[in-house]
Amino acid sequence: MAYWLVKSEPEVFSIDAFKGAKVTQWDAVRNYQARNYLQSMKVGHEVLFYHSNAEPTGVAGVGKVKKIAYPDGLQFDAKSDYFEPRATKDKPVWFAPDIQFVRKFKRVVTLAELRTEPALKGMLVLKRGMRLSVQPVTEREFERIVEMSEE
DNA sequence: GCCAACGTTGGC
DNA sequence: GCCAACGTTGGC
Repeated sequence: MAYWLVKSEPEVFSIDAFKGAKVTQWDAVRNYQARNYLQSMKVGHEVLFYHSNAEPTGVAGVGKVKKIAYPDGLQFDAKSDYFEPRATKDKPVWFAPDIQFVRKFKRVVTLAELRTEPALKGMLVLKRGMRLSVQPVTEREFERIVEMSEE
Protein backbone atom coordinates (compact mmCIF):
# COMPACT_ATOMS: atom_id res chain seq x y z
CA MET A 1 0.00 0.00 0.00
CA ALA A 2 1.31 3.41 -0.93
CA TYR A 3 0.45 6.85 0.39
CA TRP A 4 0.47 10.22 -1.31
CA LEU A 5 0.10 13.93 -0.76
CA VAL A 6 -1.67 16.19 -3.25
CA LYS A 7 -1.71 19.97 -3.12
CA SER A 8 -4.63 22.16 -3.94
CA GLU A 9 -5.21 25.86 -3.56
CA PRO A 10 -8.40 26.20 -1.54
CA GLU A 11 -9.49 29.17 -3.65
CA VAL A 12 -9.49 26.80 -6.61
CA PHE A 13 -10.53 23.52 -4.96
CA SER A 14 -10.81 23.32 -1.18
CA ILE A 15 -11.35 20.38 1.14
CA ASP A 16 -15.00 21.51 1.42
CA ALA A 17 -15.35 21.52 -2.36
CA PHE A 18 -13.78 18.05 -2.37
CA LYS A 19 -16.30 16.90 0.24
CA GLY A 20 -19.13 18.26 -1.88
CA ALA A 21 -17.82 16.62 -5.04
CA LYS A 22 -17.34 13.25 -3.29
CA VAL A 23 -15.14 12.01 -6.16
CA THR A 24 -13.03 14.08 -8.50
CA GLN A 25 -10.54 13.40 -11.26
CA TRP A 26 -7.24 14.90 -10.16
CA ASP A 27 -6.84 16.71 -13.46
CA ALA A 28 -4.96 19.84 -14.58
CA VAL A 29 -1.58 18.62 -13.36
CA ARG A 30 1.00 19.65 -15.96
CA ASN A 31 4.29 18.43 -14.60
CA TYR A 32 5.86 15.17 -15.73
CA GLN A 33 7.11 13.99 -12.38
CA ALA A 34 3.73 14.65 -10.80
CA ARG A 35 2.04 12.85 -13.69
CA ASN A 36 4.26 9.82 -13.15
CA TYR A 37 3.21 9.72 -9.52
CA LEU A 38 -0.45 10.03 -10.52
CA GLN A 39 0.05 7.03 -12.80
CA SER A 40 1.57 5.05 -9.94
CA MET A 41 -1.56 5.43 -7.82
CA LYS A 42 -3.59 2.30 -7.29
CA VAL A 43 -7.16 1.86 -6.12
CA GLY A 44 -7.33 2.13 -2.35
CA HIS A 45 -4.17 4.19 -1.88
CA GLU A 46 -4.71 6.91 0.69
CA VAL A 47 -4.00 10.55 -0.08
CA LEU A 48 -3.31 13.54 2.15
CA PHE A 49 -5.15 16.63 0.90
CA TYR A 50 -2.93 19.68 1.33
CA HIS A 51 -3.96 23.32 1.10
CA SER A 52 -1.29 25.45 -0.54
CA ASN A 53 -1.36 29.25 -0.83
CA ALA A 54 -3.76 29.19 2.06
CA GLU A 55 -4.35 30.52 5.55
CA PRO A 56 -3.30 28.31 7.11
CA THR A 57 -1.34 26.18 4.70
CA GLY A 58 -1.25 22.51 5.66
CA VAL A 59 -2.94 19.13 5.49
CA ALA A 60 -6.73 19.51 5.59
CA GLY A 61 -8.01 15.97 5.14
CA VAL A 62 -7.79 12.60 3.47
CA GLY A 63 -8.90 11.04 0.21
CA LYS A 64 -8.59 7.66 -1.40
CA VAL A 65 -7.83 6.56 -4.95
CA LYS A 66 -11.09 5.41 -6.53
CA LYS A 67 -9.96 4.74 -10.10
CA ILE A 68 -6.51 4.51 -11.64
CA ALA A 69 -5.26 7.24 -13.98
CA TYR A 70 -7.03 7.75 -17.31
CA PRO A 71 -6.70 10.58 -19.85
CA ASP A 72 -7.25 14.10 -18.51
CA GLY A 73 -9.97 15.52 -20.76
CA LEU A 74 -8.76 19.12 -20.41
CA GLN A 75 -5.79 18.36 -22.66
CA PHE A 76 -8.18 17.99 -25.64
CA ASP A 77 -10.08 21.21 -24.99
CA ALA A 78 -8.60 24.04 -27.05
CA LYS A 79 -10.36 26.59 -24.85
CA SER A 80 -8.88 25.21 -21.62
CA ASP A 81 -5.81 26.61 -19.90
CA TYR A 82 -4.72 22.98 -19.72
CA PHE A 83 -4.99 22.31 -23.46
CA GLU A 84 -2.12 20.17 -24.75
CA PRO A 85 -1.50 20.61 -28.50
CA ARG A 86 0.73 17.52 -28.61
CA ALA A 87 -1.98 15.25 -27.27
CA THR A 88 -4.23 13.11 -29.46
CA LYS A 89 -7.00 10.78 -28.39
CA ASP A 90 -4.77 7.87 -29.38
CA LYS A 91 -1.74 9.30 -27.63
CA PRO A 92 -2.81 11.37 -24.66
CA VAL A 93 -0.04 13.12 -22.74
CA TRP A 94 -1.71 13.73 -19.37
CA PHE A 95 -3.43 11.19 -17.15
CA ALA A 96 -5.11 11.49 -13.78
CA PRO A 97 -6.87 9.16 -11.34
CA ASP A 98 -10.19 9.65 -9.60
CA ILE A 99 -9.81 10.48 -5.93
CA GLN A 100 -12.65 10.03 -3.47
CA PHE A 101 -13.23 12.24 -0.46
CA VAL A 102 -12.74 10.32 2.81
CA ARG A 103 -12.73 12.93 5.56
CA LYS A 104 -11.94 16.46 6.54
CA PHE A 105 -9.62 16.78 9.53
CA LYS A 106 -11.01 18.35 12.69
CA ARG A 107 -8.31 20.93 12.18
CA VAL A 108 -5.65 21.71 9.59
CA VAL A 109 -2.26 20.24 10.44
CA THR A 110 -0.22 23.25 9.45
CA LEU A 111 3.02 23.33 7.53
CA ALA A 112 4.63 24.97 10.57
CA GLU A 113 3.65 21.95 12.69
CA LEU A 114 4.94 19.51 10.08
CA ARG A 115 8.29 21.30 10.26
CA THR A 116 8.54 20.91 14.02
CA GLU A 117 7.65 17.20 14.11
CA PRO A 118 10.81 15.08 14.16
CA ALA A 119 9.05 12.03 12.67
CA LEU A 120 8.27 14.05 9.54
CA LYS A 121 11.73 15.45 8.94
CA GLY A 122 12.14 13.62 5.63
CA MET A 123 8.91 14.77 4.04
CA LEU A 124 9.30 16.16 0.54
CA VAL A 125 6.79 18.91 1.19
CA LEU A 126 9.21 20.38 3.75
CA LYS A 127 12.12 20.48 1.36
CA ARG A 128 13.22 23.88 0.25
CA GLY A 129 11.77 24.77 -3.11
CA MET A 130 9.78 21.54 -3.39
CA ARG A 131 6.89 22.66 -5.53
CA LEU A 132 5.77 19.27 -6.77
CA SER A 133 1.99 19.10 -6.45
CA VAL A 134 1.84 15.30 -6.13
CA GLN A 135 4.26 13.59 -3.77
CA PRO A 136 4.72 10.15 -2.21
CA VAL A 137 4.62 9.93 1.58
CA THR A 138 5.47 6.99 3.82
CA GLU A 139 2.93 5.05 5.87
CA ARG A 140 4.60 6.33 9.04
CA GLU A 141 4.31 9.94 7.88
CA PHE A 142 0.70 9.44 6.85
CA GLU A 143 -0.27 7.89 10.19
CA ARG A 144 1.57 10.53 12.18
CA ILE A 145 -0.22 13.37 10.39
CA VAL A 146 -3.59 11.71 10.98
CA GLU A 147 -2.66 11.44 14.69
CA MET A 148 -1.67 15.11 14.80
CA SER A 149 -5.04 16.08 13.34
CA GLU A 150 -6.68 14.44 16.37
CA GLU A 151 -4.58 16.25 18.95
C1' DG B 1 23.16 20.04 -26.12
C1' DC B 2 23.66 24.49 -23.89
C1' DC B 3 21.73 28.06 -21.53
C1' DA B 4 19.24 32.55 -21.13
C1' DA B 5 14.74 34.08 -20.78
C1' DC B 6 10.49 33.41 -19.17
C1' DG B 7 6.56 31.54 -16.52
C1' DT B 8 4.86 29.24 -12.42
C1' DT B 9 4.66 27.69 -7.67
C1' DG B 10 4.00 28.64 -3.21
C1' DG B 11 5.82 30.28 1.39
C1' DC B 12 6.09 34.35 3.69
C1' DG C 1 3.12 41.68 -3.23
C1' DC C 2 7.75 39.80 -3.13
C1' DC C 3 10.88 36.68 -4.63
C1' DA C 4 13.55 32.15 -4.54
C1' DA C 5 13.47 27.91 -6.69
C1' DC C 6 12.25 25.33 -10.33
C1' DG C 7 10.55 23.70 -14.97
C1' DT C 8 9.98 24.73 -19.77
C1' DT C 9 10.92 26.89 -24.11
C1' DG C 10 13.43 28.04 -27.96
C1' DG C 11 17.49 30.20 -30.32
C1' DC C 12 21.84 28.90 -31.55
